[in-house]
Amino acid sequence: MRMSKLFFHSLREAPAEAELVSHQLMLRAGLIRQVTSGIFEYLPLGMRVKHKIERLLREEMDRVDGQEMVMPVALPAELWRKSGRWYAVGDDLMRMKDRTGRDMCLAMTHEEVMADLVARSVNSYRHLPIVMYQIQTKFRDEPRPRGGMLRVREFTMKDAYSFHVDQADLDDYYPRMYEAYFRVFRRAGLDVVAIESDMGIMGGTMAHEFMAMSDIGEDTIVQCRGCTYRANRQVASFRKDPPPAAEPLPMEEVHTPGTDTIAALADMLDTDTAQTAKALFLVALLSEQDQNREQFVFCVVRGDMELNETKLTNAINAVHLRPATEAEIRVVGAEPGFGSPVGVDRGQVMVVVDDLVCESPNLVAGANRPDWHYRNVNCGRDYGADLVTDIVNADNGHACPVCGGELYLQRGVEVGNTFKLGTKYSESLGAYYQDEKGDSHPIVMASYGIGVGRLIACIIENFNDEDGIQWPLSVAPYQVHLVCLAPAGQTEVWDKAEALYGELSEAGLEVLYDDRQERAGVKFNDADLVGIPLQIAVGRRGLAQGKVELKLRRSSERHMLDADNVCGELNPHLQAEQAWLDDLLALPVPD
RNA sequence: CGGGGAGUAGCGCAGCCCGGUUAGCGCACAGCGUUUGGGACGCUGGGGUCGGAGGUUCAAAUCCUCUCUCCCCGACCA
Repeated sequence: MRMSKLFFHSLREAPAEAELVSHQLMLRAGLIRQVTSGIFEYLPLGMRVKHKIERLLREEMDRVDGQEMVMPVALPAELWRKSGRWYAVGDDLMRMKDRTGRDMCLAMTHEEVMADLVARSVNSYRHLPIVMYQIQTKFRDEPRPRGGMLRVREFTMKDAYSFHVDQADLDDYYPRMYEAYFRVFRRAGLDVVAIESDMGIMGGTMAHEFMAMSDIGEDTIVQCRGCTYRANRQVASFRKDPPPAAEPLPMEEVHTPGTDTIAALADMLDTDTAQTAKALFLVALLSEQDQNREQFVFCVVRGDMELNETKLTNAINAVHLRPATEAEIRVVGAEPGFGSPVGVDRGQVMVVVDDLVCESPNLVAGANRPDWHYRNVNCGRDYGADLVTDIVNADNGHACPVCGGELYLQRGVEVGNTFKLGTKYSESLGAYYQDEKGDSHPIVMASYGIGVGRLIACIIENFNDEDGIQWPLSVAPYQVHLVCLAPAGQTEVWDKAEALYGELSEAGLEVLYDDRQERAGVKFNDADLVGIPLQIAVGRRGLAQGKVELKLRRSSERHMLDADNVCGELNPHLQAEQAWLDDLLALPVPD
């Protein structure tokens, strides 16, 4: 490609709205442009990168028996009503009506349509298993898009779906897809970790998230220093070490003016926050099975712990949680800031207590009247619970649930996920098959997603320096950036550059040829910004020695190549660029 | 939805507090000339509903009201 013809306008300064390096570089290098919040255009260079990633995805999906197809973006509400997600999903689902007034939506994922397709076409065990995938546009009306391509509303996703006769067959297949995911990310230059995760609104029995570890990530990953345990903080458990058992002491009231925080309370009573119980008031929207009613939830966690809303949501089978208002809190007989499970109206509230609280004797808890607390409150004796379970966050320094080692927190970007869905969608959309005996069973289903734009952003976050992007060869928009340094009059240099452009292209290389009438500095800077791995500079100075200059973008190494054998001498460097990706790919796939 | 910040030329910004000719600067863009291996220089030029709508005033980018958009933190996140 000749740069003189390329739709390309580099920016010397990044637009003010871009904070993340990846976002700034994508804009400055002319890969993308934002149209409105969370909605982007891919410009020609960005499109090349996108195609490279899509090619990787196709190759790896095909390797695990995936068959490519494509589903529509605009879908009838009917399918989403059948699965229940028309109601379960909130405003993230972009809803609209067609001209006849029929409810429609833009697909945010395709479990329903896929299950519907299979329901209509597959009816025998002989047809299973099936794996299908697509690389297609998703729309999710995010409340807050952020970080450039990190969280957007419209995006390209590779989503794959597999269908099996039973759980065992899925369990058998799943590791193949899991490995394919590692291969995709590693071939793109990214090392990732796979972690246990929450199922969220997908439903199902088990899920993994593939995380690119990075401080810009929106997810928190809990990892063990001693073993391989890792999980999303939303679901991470930890070993809770209860304090020594003690004889329950008589409960007594204590005057604690102004102590409406745990820290102030522990301070005044000269005790540890671990000796206190914290009350939290939430209102849960319960699931459809529970008639979508609102339920006041009274949570008790130890003062040194944080409530984990995902765990709580799952524990009580809620659709949504919100903080209770002061008025709601008073109605059930509690006092904001001095709330206590002792004496609340059990008829109106659901009391959920973290299991550690029940094993911690003689805690300080609120007295449900301003400026007063109780000492020596004991779960079971002084108040009852509707549910006792783990509802708190794992934190730095907690003990690993597997080996007891020290846990630590790190941020990560979710670049992919896999869900064992079970039969939720098969049953609701009628995807059943007949076995050898003629008995009917719901098809066991799984889905697997990778966000293309987010992956590109992660790659750039990982591979950049102060001058620009440093693409891994596998996903670079072009392999070679040929730069002609000559001013207009130097025909012998131009002739050589033109000849080289032909030769390199002829040799099957993807060449971006800077034939613009620009000064050398501009071309060098644009080349560094765009970040193609191999830069070849053709100029009078080198040609006088019969040489052209090769610069490796990642290492900044320079080599003089024989101008008459550029292809030959370039080859080892190309192979070296590929080699480190191969090394990454060769690493064992973690469990 | 809560908190914070910002909208002035394609990009980066100044001007606003304290209202007053044709709204400025750098980069980018066009023409001419000189330059030509790490973001050149000179001259000339084009490009603006000052986010929008109301209002105050002799006069509004500037003051007031409403509103839209974008960014950041939080909530949310299939």
